[in-house]
Amino acid sequence: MPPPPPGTEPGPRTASVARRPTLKDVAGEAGVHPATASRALNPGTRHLVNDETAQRVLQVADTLGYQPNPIARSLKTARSASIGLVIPDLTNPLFPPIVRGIEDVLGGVGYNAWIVNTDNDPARETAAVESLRSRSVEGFVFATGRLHHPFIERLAAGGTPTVLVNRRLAVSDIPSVTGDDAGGVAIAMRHLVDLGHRRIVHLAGPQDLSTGVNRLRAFRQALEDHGLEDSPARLKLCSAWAESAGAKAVTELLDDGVEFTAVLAGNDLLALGCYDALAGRGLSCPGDVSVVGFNDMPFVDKLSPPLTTVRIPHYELGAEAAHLLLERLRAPDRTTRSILLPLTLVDRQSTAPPRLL
Amino acid sequence: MPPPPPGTEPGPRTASVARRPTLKDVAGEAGVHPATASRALNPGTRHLVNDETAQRVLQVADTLGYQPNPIARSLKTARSASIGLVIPDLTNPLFPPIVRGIEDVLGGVGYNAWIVNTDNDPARETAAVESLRSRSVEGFVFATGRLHHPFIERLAAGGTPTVLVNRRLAVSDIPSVTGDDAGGVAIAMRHLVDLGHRRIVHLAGPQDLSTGVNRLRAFRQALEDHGLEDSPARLKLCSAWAESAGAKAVTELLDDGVEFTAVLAGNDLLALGCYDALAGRGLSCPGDVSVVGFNDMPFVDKLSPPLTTVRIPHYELGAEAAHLLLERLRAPDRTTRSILLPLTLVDRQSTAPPRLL
DNA sequence: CTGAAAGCGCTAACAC
DNA sequence: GTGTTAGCGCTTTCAG
Repeated sequence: MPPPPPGTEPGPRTASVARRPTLKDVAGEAGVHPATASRALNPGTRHLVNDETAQRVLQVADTLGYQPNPIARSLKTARSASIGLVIPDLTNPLFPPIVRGIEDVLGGVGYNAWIVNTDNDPARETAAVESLRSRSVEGFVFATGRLHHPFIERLAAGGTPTVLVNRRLAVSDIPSVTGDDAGGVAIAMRHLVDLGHRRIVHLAGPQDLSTGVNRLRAFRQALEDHGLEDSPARLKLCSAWAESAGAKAVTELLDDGVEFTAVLAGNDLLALGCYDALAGRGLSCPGDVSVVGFNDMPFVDKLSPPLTTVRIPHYELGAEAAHLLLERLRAPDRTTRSILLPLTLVDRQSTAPPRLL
Repeated sequence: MPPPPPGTEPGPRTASVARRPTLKDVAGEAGVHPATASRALNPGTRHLVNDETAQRVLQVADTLGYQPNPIARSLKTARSASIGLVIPDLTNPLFPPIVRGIEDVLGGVGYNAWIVNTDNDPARETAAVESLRSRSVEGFVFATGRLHHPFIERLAAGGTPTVLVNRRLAVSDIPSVTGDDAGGVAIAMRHLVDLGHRRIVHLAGPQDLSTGVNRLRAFRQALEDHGLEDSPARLKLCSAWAESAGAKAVTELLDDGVEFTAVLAGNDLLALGCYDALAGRGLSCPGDVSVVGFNDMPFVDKLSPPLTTVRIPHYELGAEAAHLLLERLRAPDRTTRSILLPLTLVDRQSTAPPRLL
């Protein structure tokens, strides 16, 4: 049965008019004490009450359209069936699927997520978390992790159930769900090497983020594995995951006369900037240079050429993070663990002509 | 001063250890009654208390790091300084900027937004709204409006402060903030006509949404204004704002031998599908057909050719919606009004060769 | 101007 | 099994 239409209820049979029915109303109508009604309504305590009485209470609650008041419940229990979800920037297409994954899992067990946007501002982050804690959220999922992040470290150390998603901290005892960046870089590099590339450039992302350092480290490892020279000139550190940073890096490479036939971009936005810079110099892609990105953002299949990229299962990242947090809420003392999800190469240029070196 | 680091407070001088200080703690420390402390802490009632005492209370609250408990406050006042924000699909890049606009404005006056994703599912919507109402949100912003939407109509009619953003309802007494679709279509059509187009097709969006019908109506109006024939063949109704729907529509047009040199797509996703279908038939763009979209989604400037589109100021839409709702919360009886924000053409093909008809 | 007392709606000891 | 009581932390009458 759908909940009663808001604002237009004819009113329960009790005296009051348009007020939402309270537990006391239900109890009164069912002829029991509010405490009994509470026990009957609560699945966890229902066994404490006579089966018949319980049924009657449920029945009355249903006809009255009773909905427990979560505020009152929170005040009493200091729990809220909700968690905080801290996102650096919702307009980055990376994050909405993570949010969806988290919400879907939480929703399945009656939990909600408070979503907050920090805009990458630590002050906003601390303020938001403080505000959420005062609302008795039971735990947090952070998508804002930095390698060194004292605030989250303290929060977790203080016993607040905390899970990281997409990005990890350097201290590793906080559970996290991330993509297997090392594995992703490995398949991307193998792809490039298989195409014949020997001079591959890496546009590395911010080195205060686990994604940035892990992909860079894996890039170096891959160079070694494939017997390629690890030339400092073929590495560009980008200070932000932004198109402009990618464009700047590639422009500098070209200006410096660095020779390369392929680019492993730390993510798709850097790859986009790379496209821009190459086009700006009249270089064709993949004719002159092959580019591989990271994330498989929406619409990168519409670029010309379509961007080959390493797909990260963001929805699943979120779903797993939610599971991890729920598990932690149920069994706070279980040892923590982190989850690495496999990445896959989305090859959109497999029909491209072999590289001319 | 930053809030005390979570979980590691040395503890206030009162007996308790890691507990958050309560109003009673502050009152005790300041040597006043909790009620007085409450009055002093609350800007609205501060004038009721002696200036010195008030200062002392504020001082103590500060050193103790006191943060009022919003749950207790909500239980007492049935207010929450928060509103519900109902989004059909957060992964649609349209909506995150709206969310940001709303949050920025609300945050400025101490309000929060609960964001819920309905996934376009009415059942999820009613459930989410019910849940938010029970959390005492003070009002709602809906981005899920449909022309006929009994649920929202009842909610608003029942007195719940409600604002629509991006999409309106047919009943117009619910305040809304939307883009000026008619104006947007007019400039888009003028653009196409100025390029020399006479046979222009419209891919119309869902006709249960205000955006869909308004753009279609404006398209017809523009045909009339420019003295162009309003041929039913040059109109395609798409049942969803989706790439696939746009592709299907254009494919059908081509199959049916409909002659056209330009397409006004109801939004960018339909335009994307249009690109696909044209490419699939070996037609070049803008060589053979010009396309104009709607929204200026991220990265449509990266398509080839870059998509000319009507930009909707989504962030501002959100910001205005928040203002409207806040105004409504403050003065519930003021007459409602709706806001139309101007749209602008983002011409990315102005250098394109003139059309060969 | 301040204190006392009540109560928002619910749950958890503790009786019976 | 069920009722009684108390209280989560706050605001708001009502006295004084």
